[in-house]
Amino acid sequence: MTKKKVSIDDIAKSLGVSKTLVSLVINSKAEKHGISKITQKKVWDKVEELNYKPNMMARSLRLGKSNTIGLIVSDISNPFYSKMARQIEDLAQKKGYNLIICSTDENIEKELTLIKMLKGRQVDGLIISSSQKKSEELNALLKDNYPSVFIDRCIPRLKANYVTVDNTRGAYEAVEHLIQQGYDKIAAFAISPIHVSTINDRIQGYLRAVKDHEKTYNNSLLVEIPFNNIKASVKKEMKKIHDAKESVRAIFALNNHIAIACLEAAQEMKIRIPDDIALVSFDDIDAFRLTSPSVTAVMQPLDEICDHAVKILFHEITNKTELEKKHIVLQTRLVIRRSSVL
Amino acid sequence: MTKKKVSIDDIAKSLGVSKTLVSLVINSKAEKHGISKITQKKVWDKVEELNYKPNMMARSLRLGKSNTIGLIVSDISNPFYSKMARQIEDLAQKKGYNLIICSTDENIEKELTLIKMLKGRQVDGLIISSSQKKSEELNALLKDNYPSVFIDRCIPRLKANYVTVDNTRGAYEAVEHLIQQGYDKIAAFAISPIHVSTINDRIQGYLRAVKDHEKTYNNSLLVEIPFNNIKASVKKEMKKIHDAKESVRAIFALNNHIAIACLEAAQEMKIRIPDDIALVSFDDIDAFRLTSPSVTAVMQPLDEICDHAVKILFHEITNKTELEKKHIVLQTRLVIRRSSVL
DNA sequence: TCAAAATTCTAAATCGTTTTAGGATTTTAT
DNA sequence: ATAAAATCCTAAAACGATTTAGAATTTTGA
Repeated sequence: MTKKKVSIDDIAKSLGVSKTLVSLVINSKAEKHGISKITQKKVWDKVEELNYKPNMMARSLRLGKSNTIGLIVSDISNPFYSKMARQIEDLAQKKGYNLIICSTDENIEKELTLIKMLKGRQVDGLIISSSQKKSEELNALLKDNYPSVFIDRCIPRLKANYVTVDNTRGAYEAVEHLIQQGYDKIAAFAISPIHVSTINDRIQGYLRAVKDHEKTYNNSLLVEIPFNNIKASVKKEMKKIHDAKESVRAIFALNNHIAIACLEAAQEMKIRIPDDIALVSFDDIDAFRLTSPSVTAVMQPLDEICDHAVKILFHEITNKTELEKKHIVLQTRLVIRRSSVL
Repeated sequence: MTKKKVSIDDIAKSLGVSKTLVSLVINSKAEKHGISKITQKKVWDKVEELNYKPNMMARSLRLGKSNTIGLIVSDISNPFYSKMARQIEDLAQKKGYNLIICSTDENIEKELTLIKMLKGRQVDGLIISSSQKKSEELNALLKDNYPSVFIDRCIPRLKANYVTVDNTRGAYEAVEHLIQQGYDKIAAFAISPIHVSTINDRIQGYLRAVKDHEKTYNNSLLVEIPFNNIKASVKKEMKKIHDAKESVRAIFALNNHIAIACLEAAQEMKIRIPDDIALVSFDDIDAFRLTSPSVTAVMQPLDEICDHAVKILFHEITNKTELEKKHIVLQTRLVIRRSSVL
């Protein structure tokens, strides 16, 4: 910046009044303090003239709040999280808050570093989709009752606010749908790390559905796809299934990345979905509407998730006393896009 | 927060030294100022013990820089921009910067308000995909040589740093591709507001390609789809084309939203792409790989765009003197996904 | 032995706000 | 006329860091 910024002092000096006066006027506390209308106008005119904009850093320092909230997710370019970010952005905006967005790449250490960094930046609250396995470090970082809401995923033994969906039930319904379509052996493609609560719960849902309906199950039906090599692994697994000419004719993809990889692999190997192999995905994303035939998916109520998360967060931010932790569990909805035919 | 935060003063007091000393140690300026190793260790130990983290607001105020950059786009949930955001986030992270992301919804006023807000927050620089029609307000806002880079779109008569792609040529190649496939009458679906430079340039490219190859053209071939009613409008236009049984058998969608709407409409109306109507899109997004048959699209070199933008921005941030404005124009690449058949 | 040099540390100003605790001055009431 | 009340305004501290300019002490050198 070449030009010197104009401060409250400049306004005060050039008007021959105190900065207290200027501050009061600017913050609409003039009436309360009996500042005359005439002086008020003078201040506003000068503010206009010099194009004064308060320095939010200084204000934040003084007030001890930054009007910023931090959003930590595994990858902001994942449509599930970018949609979420947008929703949260809008809600925060309404309250005069801005969003600092950070991606962790599922890296536990990076996540912890980011939380520390955001705390150092004095963000007023945190919304986190965490990849942690244990709760120790998080507990240590948040023990000072730092306003925070955990979203999407649960961490074992972490006492915190949560907004999640009923992953077990969502998965159950998805698998049940396949069963009702007549599929018997259903493969589940989980993404590693499977310690993540969402994935684990979905696996439970899958297992329960298979068991309840007395469908065959063996270990080879549940495969774990490594996070860093999704595409190749999925292709390999699909090929296995396709070549085996076994009765496995349906795949339950445990998140959108896996489902996308399935679609790609199918395309490359000329496997027709759902004619050759049926596919149901957890997480609904725009692309699944567009693929033809489009993909049936478990939809998470994104707007509701964000509403709750933001509401809880702001409640904590405003009431600085220790509040009881909340855990909101929302229901998913199975979006059936095409009745799969055997 | 229940607990009082620990400040540099707490460290100093509990150690019986000055805060200058503590500050110097913490900022690795101890050697330069001849602080003894013993004292340094004492400071670090106490920092550890009290779990001291510097208050970045205070530091920023003093230093006059926030280590934050603002990213303004029309909608962060648009995959084009969320991918971009992720890329910029990573590059910024490496330099110790964080990202505040804001969506404008193509709203001119909102964009200006956001810029003011971000300046008030003392962000060190701005990366903007702007929706402005005129340059006046932007010029006023940035006249103090505020570090900024305009990305994706150009604003008439705005003297600023730009990183864009050659939209005209990209569009030309896309349309040429359709022509080479044997299509004669090619419709172009533009999204309003068409004053946006990207859209306008793409229209020029379309027109030139049609003209160069002496294909028929009339006004009805270029249709403007209103931003706030994409889906219905696209459906209507596609129906027109389909019903008319005219020779219009190809659509050039001028951005990803339009292309997505085309796919949806086609699906609903059982129009086969590309057998009934061929489709080429500007902007390549993941979904286009997955649709079957997948969609040919003009790909923008996202990584390169971000690299340049961030590089230019940091150059401006570090060299506070008035620098010559740069305009980087990158080339697009036509990703041919399936040879359209007549 | 004593001034100069080296070593190790610190007081205070500063960044730009908000807020507390009152200080002047004028008006009102008796 | 004067105390009380009302009106309008301000000085200074505080938020938590960095940095300038120099102070206090010890060491060195002749």
